[in-house]
Amino acid sequence: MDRAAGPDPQRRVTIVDVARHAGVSTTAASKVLRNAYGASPAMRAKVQQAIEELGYRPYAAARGLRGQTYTIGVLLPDIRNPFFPDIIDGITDALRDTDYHVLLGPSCDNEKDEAKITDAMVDRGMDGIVLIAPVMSPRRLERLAKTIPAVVVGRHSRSAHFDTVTDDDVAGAALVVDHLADLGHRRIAHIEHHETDPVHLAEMPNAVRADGYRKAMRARGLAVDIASTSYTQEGGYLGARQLLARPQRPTAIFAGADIVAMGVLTALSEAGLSVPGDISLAGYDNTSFAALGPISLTSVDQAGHHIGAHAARLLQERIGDRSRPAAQVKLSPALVPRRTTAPPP
Amino acid sequence: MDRAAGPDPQRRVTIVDVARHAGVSTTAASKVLRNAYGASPAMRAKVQQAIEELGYRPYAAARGLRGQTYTIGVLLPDIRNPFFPDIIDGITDALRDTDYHVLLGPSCDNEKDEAKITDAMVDRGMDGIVLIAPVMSPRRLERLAKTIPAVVVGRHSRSAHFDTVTDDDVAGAALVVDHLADLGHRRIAHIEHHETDPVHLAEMPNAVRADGYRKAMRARGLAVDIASTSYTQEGGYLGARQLLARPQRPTAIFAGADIVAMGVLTALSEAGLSVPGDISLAGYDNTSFAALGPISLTSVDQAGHHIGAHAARLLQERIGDRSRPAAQVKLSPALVPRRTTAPPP
DNA sequence: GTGAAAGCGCTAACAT
DNA sequence: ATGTTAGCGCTTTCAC
Repeated sequence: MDRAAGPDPQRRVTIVDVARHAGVSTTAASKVLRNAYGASPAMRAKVQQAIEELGYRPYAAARGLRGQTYTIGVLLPDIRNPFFPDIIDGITDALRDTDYHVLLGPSCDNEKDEAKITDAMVDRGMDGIVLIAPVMSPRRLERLAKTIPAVVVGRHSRSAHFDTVTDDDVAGAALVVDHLADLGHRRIAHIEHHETDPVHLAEMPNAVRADGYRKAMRARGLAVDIASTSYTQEGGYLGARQLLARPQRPTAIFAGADIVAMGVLTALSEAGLSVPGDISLAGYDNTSFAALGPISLTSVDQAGHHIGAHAARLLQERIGDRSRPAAQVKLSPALVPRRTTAPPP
Repeated sequence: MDRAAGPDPQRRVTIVDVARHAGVSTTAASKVLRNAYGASPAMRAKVQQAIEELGYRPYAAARGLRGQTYTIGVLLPDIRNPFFPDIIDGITDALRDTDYHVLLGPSCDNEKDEAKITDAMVDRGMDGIVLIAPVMSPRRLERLAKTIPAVVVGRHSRSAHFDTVTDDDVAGAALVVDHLADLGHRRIAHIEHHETDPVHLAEMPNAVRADGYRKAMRARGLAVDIASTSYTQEGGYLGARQLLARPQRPTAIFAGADIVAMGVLTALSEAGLSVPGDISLAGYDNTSFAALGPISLTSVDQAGHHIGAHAARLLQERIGDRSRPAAQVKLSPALVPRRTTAPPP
């Protein structure tokens, strides 16, 4: 490999160059770099100056072989879902004044891709990873967390080896059901992300949300009506079509995510139905699109930025002390009523 | 550092383990890993088997020190812009059956963050990077491309050291202007991403698009009317408010990106104006949100997936031969008329 | 407080 | 075709 082209036109500045330039040992330079114990202020200054003058940047790939790479990986299930950027912003903002850099894996909607990406992150010596709603088995999740400091976001699991940050999805679903029921709706349908895996049914946010919907409906004595598709625009479209074909049409639809609601809007518009005149619609996540004037979607705010910030903080702590007891942070959602929900016709 | 906790409970399997297990040298194992020349089929088989049995995965961080890391970095300006996922999908799909992995940098909307992220990618020994609409100076861009194989997407620059993939933004803007003018509009306004840097004015896709708008308007003998904000939802909102405050209101707005058009919709809705009854609206990028039923935004399709696929292919070629002559791929946009454009009132 | 030297996992010369 | 050996740039014992 030649990182520099040609014989030696612009060889990378190394820690050896810095040490020589500062007239100290490489050990000393290394210590200054890492703010490690055992370097006098005088030496610190000399080395800092050499770094400045030479424009030195440590080669993270090499650091990784012995120490840290100062890299945090973030695994996200779907880059198209406008909720995830909120979380990512929270993570990067929390890490802004640290030495860590954030790199994102590309979307992965299945267990195999997820495994590939997490493996790739481990193989690249990342110091820690944030897993947003991962679908891997608990066994694999546990094993991964033993290999690399990890924080799991969204998924309601619990382990001694990783921290979790979740939103109270049961409460969030209840907020929506109660809101719609209070408006007078009785036929409130839900569009969920289809799950069959028993672990997912217990742990994934979408499943817990659906469960919250069921509980809230029963508490009100209302009949449950669910369309099982996926948390995508397409899934919302298909789910709405299913619901509209029912002998008894719902008067309100609770979409499990804003992006699902977007697809629902397309289906309703195609069917010539007005919102909320003919049918009410609520989403979940309170993404920036929900606030759009012509959409103005009633939604549930999960405070993605906070979620991300918590995750970053926990991960830093875990990197600092891997045997630290695991923490579970649970945040409370809030309803944001907008113009897509109104009393039934 | 201890990648494994405790004394030695699950030390990572290394190439030495593989070699020993297969009864060959590490060189041999390395050759098999890289499909390099000089390994007999028999040895290949032995090593492959050892890899399987031991569950070996090469440690990319270590490979990077001598050879490649098999990592491609993607720099993107805004993770919220729904156009970029199309490009990213194109890149990952093109790289699916290779040994390369894709990692994305977090959003960066300014030169400083961009520098940090590209530096981080170089420092992590990435084999190549795809830069989506980077804002750095030509000097820096040139220097970066000499350091690491790079493909620039969207930006209309030209260099001997990097390849480019662009869309014909002048033609795209003309498509919109012609479409609106043919419908009978004469006061067609444009919302652009504000630029002052002369280099950006010449090279950035948004500026070229604005230029195309100007040219097309002049060719039709129409008066140019531009609101200068940014390519965000917020920018669209503010831009529309500016345009609505004009003594002579436009009858049509050409937003430089779909995400801008989303903000415009909010402003129009607030002003009690109907689309396209009172005012027509067109976007750019043909994102999935443009197709949404209640939005149904006329837009320009840039074929993001193709753009990404081209970029990935060019980058692979450049990684293979860094002194290969630079290529410029220019794709042609297509108008996708929908329900937000109609004859003026 | 400071530095010499070993070595992380891998690849690339250079033998053979 | 195969193996031996010397590093890549950094951190980390372990001396002093």
